[in-house]
Amino acid sequence: MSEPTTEPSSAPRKPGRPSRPPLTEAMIAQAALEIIDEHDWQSCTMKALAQRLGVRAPSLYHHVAGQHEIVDLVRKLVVSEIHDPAILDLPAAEAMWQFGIAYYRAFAKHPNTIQLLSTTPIRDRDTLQMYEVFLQALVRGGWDKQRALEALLGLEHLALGFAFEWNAEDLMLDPVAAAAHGAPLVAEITHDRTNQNAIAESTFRSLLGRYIAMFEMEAGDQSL
Amino acid sequence: MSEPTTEPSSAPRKPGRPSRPPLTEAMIAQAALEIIDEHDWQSCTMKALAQRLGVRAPSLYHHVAGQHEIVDLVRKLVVSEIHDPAILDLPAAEAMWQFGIAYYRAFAKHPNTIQLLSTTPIRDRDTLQMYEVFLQALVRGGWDKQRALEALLGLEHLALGFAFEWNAEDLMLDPVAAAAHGAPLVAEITHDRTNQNAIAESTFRSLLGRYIAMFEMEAGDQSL
DNA sequence: ACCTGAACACCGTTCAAGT
DNA sequence: ACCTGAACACCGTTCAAGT
Repeated sequence: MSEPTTEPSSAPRKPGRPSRPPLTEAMIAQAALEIIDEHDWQSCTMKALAQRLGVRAPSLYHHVAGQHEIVDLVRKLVVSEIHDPAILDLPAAEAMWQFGIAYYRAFAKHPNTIQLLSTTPIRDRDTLQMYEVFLQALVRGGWDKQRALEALLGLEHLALGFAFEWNAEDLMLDPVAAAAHGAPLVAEITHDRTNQNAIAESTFRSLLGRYIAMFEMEAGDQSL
Repeated sequence: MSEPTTEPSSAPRKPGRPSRPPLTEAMIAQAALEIIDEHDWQSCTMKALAQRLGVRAPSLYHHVAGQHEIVDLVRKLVVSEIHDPAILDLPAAEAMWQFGIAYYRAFAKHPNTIQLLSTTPIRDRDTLQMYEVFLQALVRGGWDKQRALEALLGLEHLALGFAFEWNAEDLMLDPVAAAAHGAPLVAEITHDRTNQNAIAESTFRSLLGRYIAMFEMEAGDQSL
């Protein structure tokens, strides 16, 4: 139950060196993401977060303004796995593909963050920059601006939906509940999803390809 | 600040009749949805809910087991606006269309419920029945079962994404924040979204049509 | 049967006090 | 400068007590 990290009382070895390294934003962000990955956002309380860092809850307020800033830090970490400025110079369809795959992979790797990040306003520079680059790649390719935004939003939610449904711990559809409430087909289909995570990405890739083609056709009809 | 509903002290008119009708599940569900629509899920505390019903918080536990049951009740209300058993007898593509439009409209009408309902496990009979009917409509049309589930999940998140982005109070992308963080294109595009809610549905309809066509093509390739 | 006040454990957050 | 204990307001929930 107790954490294996350094406790101040037991080991006074190397007297000049502090037993616990000073807290940083990066350490807090990392610990928060770990807790969310291992459990969920609800479990990432200020107390739990502080405990993992070998500190008391009020200490955290010396490094972050409040819990909302922790949300931003976690988002920054996940976005860092997605954002690649190089897509700016790619053709629109190629940029959508690269971004879509990276987006899916990041959230398939951290499915428990979806609940938090997909419903929280975006305030941090890194994430806004990522969106800026994506939109500019499409606009450079001759896309209508509003259409570019629609493509982005649809793409995001498509990726999030699949990443969440196939990887999150608490599945939305539970075969047991389905069977108990007269939904046998739901129960049957959801039952053998256990080892299907492997094929989840290939399914998403297929869908993503179609999705991009669909927008390219529309662009051909309207803005060119 | 105080509510206009009946308070026990002021009006003893009609002595035999109780001033406040007895609480029911339906009344609680209705009040909860109203609070979420007017504010958000965070504001729907047991105290606020009780106050709207002219009662104290602990009284609610006489009618519901806990807050999780209130989630189920709200979901039931929203689902009642979507579910139409008649789609069972429609061709697959037609069923997807009908369901998709109804799904989008219900959540565009109650965008603040998305955050709550899209991240909470489904336990209630009504919702499971709705899924059962949808999946059976597709399977009757010759679709592969797993493919039917994928179509459902993708459709849901596509609809939710658009309903949320175009109608929710707290937008994910704020033009002010974007401009402040060096994302001018994001700022520009998100700036004139105010009166674009009207065209949101037509955009979704266009996307939905393409989405269905995409799945029909895949079905033609693989399962027929 | 239904509602209530009081109480409990648990949140996020503040702050004066320590080193 | 950084961390702490104590305190505050606010959650959801329980329960003995009222009618």
